[in-house]
Amino acid sequence: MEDEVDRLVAAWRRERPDLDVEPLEVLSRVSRLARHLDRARRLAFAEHNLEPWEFDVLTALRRAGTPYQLSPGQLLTQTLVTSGTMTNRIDRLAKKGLVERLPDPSDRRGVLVRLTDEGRDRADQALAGLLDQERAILAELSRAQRGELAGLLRQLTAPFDNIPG
Amino acid sequence: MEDEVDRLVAAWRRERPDLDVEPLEVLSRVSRLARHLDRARRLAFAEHNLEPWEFDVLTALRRAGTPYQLSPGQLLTQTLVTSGTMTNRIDRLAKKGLVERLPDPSDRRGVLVRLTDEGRDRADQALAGLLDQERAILAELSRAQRGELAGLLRQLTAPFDNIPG
DNA sequence: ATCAATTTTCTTGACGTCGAGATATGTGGG
DNA sequence: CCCACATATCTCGACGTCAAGAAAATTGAT
Repeated sequence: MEDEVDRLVAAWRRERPDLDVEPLEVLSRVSRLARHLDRARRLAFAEHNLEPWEFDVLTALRRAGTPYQLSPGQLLTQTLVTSGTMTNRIDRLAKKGLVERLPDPSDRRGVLVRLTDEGRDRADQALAGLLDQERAILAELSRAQRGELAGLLRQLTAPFDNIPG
Repeated sequence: MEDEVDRLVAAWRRERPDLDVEPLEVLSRVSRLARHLDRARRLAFAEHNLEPWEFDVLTALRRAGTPYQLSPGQLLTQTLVTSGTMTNRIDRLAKKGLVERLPDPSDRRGVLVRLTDEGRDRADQALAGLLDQERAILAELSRAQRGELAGLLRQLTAPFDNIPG
């Protein structure tokens, strides 16, 4: 089955036959697939009245385990957004009653963000919904193919994740 | 080599041992890699004084071939943005002299966006730079692995690209 | 011809993010 | 002690995107 990147690559080969556009075969597919996934995620979360950014913050706290609390700084590094953005997100989540701000007992500059019971439940429900949807998307591939794909992708992500970048 | 998704999956398995989180092994890597690629692209384009969104529009026109012109509607479907966004982008590119708006001779509602000579040169230079950078990222993989990865990704993107989504 | 439905592009207002800087607290050398 | 520097979080203004809808032209059925 042909996809949009096949058409894109064919167009470049026609217009710029002097260039080697093979890298696009992999990386343009990664970018486009991510874009499609964003839209699909937005739909899946809408059933739980959550925005993708809310899910990202709530699940970061959920993964931390009891007592489900992290500093804003830790949330920054996990979600790859800037501090201004995170302040705004915490404000809105707190207003919805999904998280609460607590003073950090060991550092008076600091704050701890803790998941409320409702926040934890919402995160758990949304995760289950997301996984169902992702399974449907991945049904195109056999289990062995999924494993292979995960391994190849890991080789590309590891340098970004391990070198300070 | 371990990556951030390995850590993320391990955390979920600890916190939610009841859930099958295998889908994340593939799709979280796709999303995270796309995010890293966005940052890398931004850096590569900065050397040519282009923003990623400018590149997207200019190269869509470039790929169309002479006379390098498309309607705003055609640009929408290629770049996956909304019409308000595209109007804004065309305005700014026109102000920079990289594209120009022409009336569509066959439909008086319509407009054609045409690449200027400078726009074409800038697009060509930026593409060469992008490909260099992408080749460096993909150097982690052998040619055979890149082909395999491209094929597996195509199976996932094809349904999105071919079913009206 | 006429009119409703469709298509194409642009306008507008709300929203979320970023980046730079402000404020407050903590840390270590002299 | 004191001061410079580092760290943690928040504030604020600019910017790009989106969604909804307005304006203008085309199409097709009657």
